[in-house]
Amino acid sequence: MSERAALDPRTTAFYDRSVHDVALDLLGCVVRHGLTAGRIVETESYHENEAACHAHIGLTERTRPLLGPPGVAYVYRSYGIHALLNAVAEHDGIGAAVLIRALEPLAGLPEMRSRRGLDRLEDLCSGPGKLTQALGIDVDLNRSSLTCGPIEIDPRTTAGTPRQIVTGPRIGITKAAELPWRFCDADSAHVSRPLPPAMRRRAQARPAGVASR
DNA sequence: CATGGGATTGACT
DNA sequence: GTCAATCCCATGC
Repeated sequence: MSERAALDPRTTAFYDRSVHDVALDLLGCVVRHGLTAGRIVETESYHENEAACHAHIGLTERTRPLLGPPGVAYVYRSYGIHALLNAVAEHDGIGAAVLIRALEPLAGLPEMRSRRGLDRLEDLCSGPGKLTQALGIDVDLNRSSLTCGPIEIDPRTTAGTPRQIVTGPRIGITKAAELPWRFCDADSAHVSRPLPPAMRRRAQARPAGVASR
């Protein structure tokens, strides 16, 4: 049962791999910013070879961080309102990133509640725009290092490792919507959208591994 | 330089 | 279920 030692998300080597592997391995890891921290329970992967990825159009001022070295934050403004946090992955020169879509709040709950203006734990970080607001992450942190801070990502603990991971189509996109590149901790109450009931049943029925759809 | 479209959220019917 | 808010950036005239 010798399991290969997991890569550490505090090293660039962690991000210098297939964006899908990075998306899966980020589940259970802990994002920290200032006093706040949360456990990643939902991710999506984006790659320049498909149309939903910003880097699909090639190198522009906006996509420069995506095409740059791995282990860097790509933070952009969505719908003019929200900041969305991504971890840049794959080799320098390849545009790929993991969107952090939801966290289980762990630390700095008063700050999170104050920034969100909401009390319920499930309302604090259960969406890509919500979690950046809760953690105080804005677009000024675009291009900042994830291995040196100010945003840090800690390895998952044994207890924090998802028991069951469920995959499905990505949320809120119109292009390349058929690709099953959304990854969720099946047991978490903090995902951005509830998993389809049929999928939940199937996920629970399975002993281990990744359920599809 | 004008325009249109979002990797969303919260309020409302 | 529908819909507006609001800004960045890519595209096209």
